[in-house]
Parts: sequence; structure tokens; C-alpha cells
Amino acid sequence: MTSVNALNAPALVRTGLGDQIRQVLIDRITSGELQPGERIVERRIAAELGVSQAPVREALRQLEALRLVETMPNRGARVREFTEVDFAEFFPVRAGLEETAAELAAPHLAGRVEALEEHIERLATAEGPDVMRHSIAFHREIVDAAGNRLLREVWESLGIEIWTTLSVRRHDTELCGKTAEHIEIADAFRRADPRVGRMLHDHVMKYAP
Amino acid sequence: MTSVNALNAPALVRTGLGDQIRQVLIDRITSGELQPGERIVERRIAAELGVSQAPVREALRQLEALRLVETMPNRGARVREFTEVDFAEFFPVRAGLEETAAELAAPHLAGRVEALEEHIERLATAEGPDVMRHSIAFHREIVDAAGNRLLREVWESLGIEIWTTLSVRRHDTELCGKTAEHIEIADAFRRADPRVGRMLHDHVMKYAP
DNA sequence: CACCGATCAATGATCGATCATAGTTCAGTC
DNA sequence: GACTGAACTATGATCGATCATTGATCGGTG
Repeated sequence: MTSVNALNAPALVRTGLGDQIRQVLIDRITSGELQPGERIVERRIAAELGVSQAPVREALRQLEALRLVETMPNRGARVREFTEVDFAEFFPVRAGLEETAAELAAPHLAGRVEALEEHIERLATAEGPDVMRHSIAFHREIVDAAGNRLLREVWESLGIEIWTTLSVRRHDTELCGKTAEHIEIADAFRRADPRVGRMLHDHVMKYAP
Repeated sequence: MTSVNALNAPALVRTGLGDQIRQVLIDRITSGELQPGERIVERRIAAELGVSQAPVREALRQLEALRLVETMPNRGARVREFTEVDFAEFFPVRAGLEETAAELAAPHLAGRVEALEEHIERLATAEGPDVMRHSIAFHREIVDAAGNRLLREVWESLGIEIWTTLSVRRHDTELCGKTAEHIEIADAFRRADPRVGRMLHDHVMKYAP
């Protein structure tokens, strides 16, 4: 171990092969290198990345959970065809979860919206793909503030970042007005407005196609 | 293939080892044969069931998704300790999802509550563990009626049956009054009462500890 | 004795090989 | 030509073995 590692060690990743392969495949899918409908052959990916079949299978399971690939028993995985129905179904579920989150978070956030406002500020100066990332960070802050770990896990398991990004990209969703709504929502939390849950719900639905 | 199979073939299971192993482990956990906190060693289960490590790992992944076991990287899986926090977190998420489901299902169910009433009837004559099964079937009917496959998947992924059963068992939750509420809810759907979402939400929360 | 580092056993993570299934090809039959 | 079914191929599912990490054990040192 070098002295460099000894000094700034905590940044180490030490993630298993499965997780790394998952990320590779996510990148290939979102970049379009892997086209919708295209088969993903376990052994082909394994050979290509110089690993064995096992971690590739594991990665595919994770991608299936994110609904980026679909698998049929004994027939393998293929990149999912993202239909309009998929996007139409995504936002009501996300919106419902965040409405629940807002209701649970409201007591914790009343008068303490500094964290939310920080995200709003960062969002204001962001550009490119950072806009989406910071926007989602605002929503994640609320889900975290709900203090319900299961809710947070379920919310993340939707693949919020990926699916929202895919939808916005495909539908050219307008994002400019969203900052104003974030300010409104933070305000509603500050004054403990009981309508904040529905506000957040409706805000999320504005991303919907 | 025998003529018997040729006649009533569709009932064939043909499920992979992973799924079968998952069911074995679920039974052992819910029956208490595997105690909370107990380690689940992949190779031990594999040897015991006469299979290899791979399908056992797969089963453990599924159990992790159901939050019946917890795993640490490189440290294996153990039966989860079901804390009061776990149960307290479960019901708000389930209730929120079903509230969303009710709102989406309302237009489809207005005036067409036969399916719901069928479940109510079956529930009325049920006994023992069937009570919980039929009660959940009523809720599942609503989630299905929402017509949102993602919502249905997320709802099922919570492990509704198992977690609800575990909670009711541990807290001696009273189930008698629930049928009356099911009737009320079906009625609210029939007359397209806009409060049905909140009604279902509150109904689910009555199962909470 | 408290602390350290080497050694070891247990076992998760990964590998390479084999088994089993689904789809394809193609000769044979009508 | 359309249909049938036996090879054949591709590949997911599963296996047995190996690699690598973790936590335990134990002797040495201050």
C-alpha cells in the first residue's frame, strides 16, 4: 500500500464485479450502444469484459430490477423496448411515493428547509446533465427526510434518475419552470402547508409525457 | 409424456431451482426453523438440498429483495431481525401505494365492483390462514384494477403477504372488523367516491402496529 | 496485560466446464 | 409446397473447483 492510499483511502470503491458490469451495461444502454430489443448474451459480455458468466448474470438481474432489460426463463435477456406505456406508468408511481414521502417528511422539515434550499441554489447554477442530477437530489432530500428507509429503498429501486432522464430526453420535457416549483414546495414545507404532499405529487406529474 | 400430462398439462410448474430454493427458505423463515439473526451459509444450504451454490445465491438475492435476509458484501446473508421499525415503515409505504392504486382504479371500478364483492364473499367464509390470503386478494384486485403494471410490480415487491402476515402474527392484530371496511370501500368505488383513495389508505394503516 | 502481526479456517465471489432447453436446419413424407 | 420430426446450434442454468476476503486464533512484544 502506497502512502498516497494511506492518506486518502476512504474513497476506495472495492465494489464487486457484478456492480461494475452493471454500470458498464447501463452506460451502453443509455448511450444507445445497446439498442432496445437487442439481445444481451451472458457469455459474450463475459468474454468481452474478461470475466466469467456469473457476475454478468448478477448484473443482468440488477438491470432487470431496474426494468432496463427483460428476461425470459431459459431465453436470456434483451434490452427493453421503452414504450410510451412504460413512461406513462412510471410517473404516477413516483408521484405517489413522493406524496407519501412529503406527508411523512412534513413534520421534520417544518421550519428547517435549509437543505432543500441548498439544492435549489445548486440547481440554479447547474448546466447540462447536472440539471437533472440536482433536480433529483432535491426530491431525494425530501424522500430522505421522510425517515422511512423502506420508502427510500422503494423509491430508489424505481431507477428514478435513469427513467426520468430517459423520459425527459425522449419527450423534450421542459425543465425551466421546475425551479420555481421547487421554491414553492420548499416554502410549503417551511410553513407546514398540509397541501405539500399533493403539490409534490402534481409537480412530479408535470414531468410525465 | 403420459396421456395424463397431455390432458391437463398447463398446470406444470417448470420453475428453476432458484425459485424452488427461495420457497424452501421462505418456509423455513416464516416457520421459525431459521431464526432471526441466523446465518445462511450458501454451501450449507446447497449441500443440504443437493444443489450447487449458484441457485442458492440466486434465491438469497430474491430473499434480500423481499427484505427477509440481509447481506453484507463478502460476509454472507443472515435472517433479518424483524424490528418494530421495519413493521412501522412497511405500512405507510403499502398504504401510499394502495392510495395511488385506488385513485387510478376508481374510473375503472365505478359501477363494476363485482370482482371486489366476490373477494368479500370468499373472505366471509374463510378461516385460518385463508383469511389473510383472501383479504390480500381484495387489495390485489384494486391494485390490478389500477391498470399500472409497474405499480403492481412495486406493490408485490414489498412482499405484501409475508410482511403483513408477520406483522399481524406478532402484534395480534384484530382482523374481524376488516370485512366491514372492505364493504365500505367497495361501495365507495361503486359510487365513485373521490375519498376512496384516502379510505383505502386509512384502512391499510389500521393493520399497522 | 493490552496491543500487534502472522497464520489459519470459513466462506463469499468468481471461474471454467457441463447439462438442459429453445430455436433452427433440413431431410423425409404426403 | 406444407408438415413432421430428428439432428444441430446457441445459450441459459447449473455444477464443481478455485480465488480472495474476512474474522478468529495465537504467539510475541512492550
